[in-house]
Amino acid sequence: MAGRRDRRGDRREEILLAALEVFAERGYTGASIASIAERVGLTQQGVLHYFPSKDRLLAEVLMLRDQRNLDVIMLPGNEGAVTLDTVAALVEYNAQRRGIVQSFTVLSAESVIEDHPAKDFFQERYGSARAWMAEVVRAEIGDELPGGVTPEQAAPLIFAVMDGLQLQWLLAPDEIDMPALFRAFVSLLKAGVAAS
Amino acid sequence: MAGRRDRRGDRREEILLAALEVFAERGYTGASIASIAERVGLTQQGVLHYFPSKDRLLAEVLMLRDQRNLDVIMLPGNEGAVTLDTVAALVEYNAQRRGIVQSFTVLSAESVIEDHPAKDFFQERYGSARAWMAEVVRAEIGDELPGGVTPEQAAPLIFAVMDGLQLQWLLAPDEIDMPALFRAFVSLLKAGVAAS
DNA sequence: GTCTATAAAAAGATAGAC
DNA sequence: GTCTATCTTTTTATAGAC
Repeated sequence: MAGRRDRRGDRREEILLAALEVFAERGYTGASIASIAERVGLTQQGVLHYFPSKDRLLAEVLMLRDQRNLDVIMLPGNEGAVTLDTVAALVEYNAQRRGIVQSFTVLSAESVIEDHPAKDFFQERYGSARAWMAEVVRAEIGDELPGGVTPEQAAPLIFAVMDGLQLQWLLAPDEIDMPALFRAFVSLLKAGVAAS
Repeated sequence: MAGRRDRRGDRREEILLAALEVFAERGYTGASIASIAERVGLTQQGVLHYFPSKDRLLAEVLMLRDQRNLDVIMLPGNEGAVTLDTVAALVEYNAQRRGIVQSFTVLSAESVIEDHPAKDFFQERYGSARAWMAEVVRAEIGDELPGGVTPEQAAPLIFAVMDGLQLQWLLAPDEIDMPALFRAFVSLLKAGVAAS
């Protein structure tokens, strides 16, 4: 049963995957429905049969991508017990999925422009992700991090490092060892623990 | 003499500033030459008289913005003696220049797509910036940072934090205290220094 | 230096045939 | 479910008048 759907669902998912690719390659603004359609052997109107507008297509692509990430975070049997090692594992996974990373980097940055259809999505996503990450940090390291940093400060920093490293890695994959650099950052967060 | 140029130079700079605004608001792909022209009271063709193509216009905008940043870094009389406090001051400055930050965030992320006209610019910019920043860290903190982190690792992390915080700040200015969070990160880098 | 005119291409979306 | 046809707008860029 798992992974199997009726033809209608397959077609939709096929289009969503193609859209993710094209958005990654050209951004949302630069992507055309026709170019997405071409990848799945349809015309522009064929795609518009499944998704009424480009905006709606983007919305569903973002939900798909988010679900994938949650799958990875929860996959290693860490039911409810996410640690910074789990997050590091996600970074490691991302380093092997350039397309996914690129789509996220391009779309999230693009979303800051006025009236962008993905703005609400990313605002909510980062807001809840920070709250969640602060608790992960607190549970693992405690209320006091090196240099007087709090878990509430560490949370946005963790996502900043992830996003910022992704950008540099996309521009220079051979120079940037994304997983190693993220682990280096984690060791900064934990440096005081061993000493105290 | 300073700040004064002939009419031709003024016109060009006027266009460049308008272009920076529009690129920030819509990204490069989403910006039209006509919308830039409108802001300076010209037609599309009037702008194309000064810049032969949209690509060239972008190239000059990026150089302008980079120069501004260098001005700020060098401004406080720190001739040759840049420290992490100087970098923190730049972050503080950026927190009052939303348009500049937004243009940089949108354009740098957009530049990772294939054949983007700003790709070379950002590749070179990050490459040299990392090398420079590694020396700043080494001069200020030394070869060993907390958690066994090296200056060569700290450098990309510093830019990752700057860029990543900018994205979160653009999406939620009221939730993200960019300067405070950057200083928190700097205190992570320096945490081992005071203790040793 | 700035304009009008114009080309030539591509975009999102709708209507309707099959 | 997918197509052709079509509309309407917008895009970059060129040619040439003034």
